[in-house]
Amino acid sequence: MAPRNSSKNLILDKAYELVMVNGYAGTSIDMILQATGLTKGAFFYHFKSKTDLGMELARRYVNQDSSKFYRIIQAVDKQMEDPLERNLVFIERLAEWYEGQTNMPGCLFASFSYYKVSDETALFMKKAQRKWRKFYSQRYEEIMQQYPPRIPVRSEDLADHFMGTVEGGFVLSRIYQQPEHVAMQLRQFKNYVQLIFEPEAGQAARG
Amino acid sequence: MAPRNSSKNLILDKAYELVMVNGYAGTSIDMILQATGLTKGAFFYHFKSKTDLGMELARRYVNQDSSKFYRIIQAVDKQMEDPLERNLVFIERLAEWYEGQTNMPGCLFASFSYYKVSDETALFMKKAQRKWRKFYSQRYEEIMQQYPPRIPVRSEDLADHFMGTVEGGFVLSRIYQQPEHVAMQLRQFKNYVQLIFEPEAGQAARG
DNA sequence: CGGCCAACATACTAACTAGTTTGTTTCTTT
DNA sequence: AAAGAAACAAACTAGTTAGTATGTTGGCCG
Repeated sequence: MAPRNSSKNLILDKAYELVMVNGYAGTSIDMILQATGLTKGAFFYHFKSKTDLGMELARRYVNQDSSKFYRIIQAVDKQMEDPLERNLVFIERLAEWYEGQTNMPGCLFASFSYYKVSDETALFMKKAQRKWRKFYSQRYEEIMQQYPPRIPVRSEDLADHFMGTVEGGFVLSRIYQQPEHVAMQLRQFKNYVQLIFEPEAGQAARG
Repeated sequence: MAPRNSSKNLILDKAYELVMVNGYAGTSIDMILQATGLTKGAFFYHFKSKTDLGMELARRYVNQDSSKFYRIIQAVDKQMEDPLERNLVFIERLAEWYEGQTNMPGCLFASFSYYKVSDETALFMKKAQRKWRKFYSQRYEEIMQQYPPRIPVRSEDLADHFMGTVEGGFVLSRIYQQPEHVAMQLRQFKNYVQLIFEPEAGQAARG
């Protein structure tokens, strides 16, 4: 791994920012170099091609993005034991985190999914997504063992629906040009989880 | 409006297909011309610029895409009266429609949202999205008047969450490279609507 | 039948694209 | 101190990009 704030990481940082605004195809190498103050020689010393940059962006995104989510999860896990409460608080904390963000939210994978990336990158993304699904579905398995769901649901579908909700929130935020939609979408999903698992959910309103 | 199967519509058709695969920036005019068999003269006779093409693609997408959704809604509305049943069957029909599709699903607006489109196109998309939200939220207003929701929800948020779920389904489908995820996501949202509004929802499992 | 215009085709241009080649600096290692 | 390699800079290239300028065709209309 290159040392922190090396030229390579600088390129990756700026490239990521630019890609999140202009898309991968809409971001030229020259644009990245102008943003970093480097030249062609530096870029092609660290990356053998632009496709290679795309691949490394995806790789880094998995690490940094996962770590962000995991940090919230670990912080919540320390504070409470109950798997359902853990999940609900995690969703809430995540929503609050996105509310605190100023710049337009988005997902590199989603951006890449609307562009024809290399087969290698596409496969990498698919596998990473499957890994995330596995992680979250295990958490919902735990919940289901302790709390009988009101309706028949599969843990994998809940995991996918969680990630899909976040992705949908990103897209809505970008179309509406209002970042707060991610948090809104997350709270709808939180409602869904509560209605499925919480024993007392929605009982007050029904008298 | 240009007559059906005119050169202009042919360009729009092929351009749409290409953009859904390669993205807007990843789709050159030459690629479109090769797909249509036309030449530069034809393209710039009908479109004053590539940006203009983007704008017209967005315009046409609103019409064709809305009409697809509206057709399903109207068909369902003819068959039943109850607003909740209408909504649930609509979601199911939509899921079934996406299940019948072979090519990778996606949304032009989502694709554009991950690219820096012109201010005009961005504004147009925002307004169109707001219009859709208004339409769906009115439908949920109707439901709420007849069926007291189990939890406090706003009709606008439900409308957004519906569209967000579809958008999320598109992204997941593209990352997993499996079109069926759109239908899966839609059925999760259907569950959510049922749990909120259906009086008998989730009662069987609880005994 | 002559003119006119919509609907293209052909050939061009200037700028930009990813990528290469070669040269330079600085550090390390022996 | 010599040698090499890591980390770049500068200049170049071949292909592609959006866009233009000009030429051609067929059909309609008075």
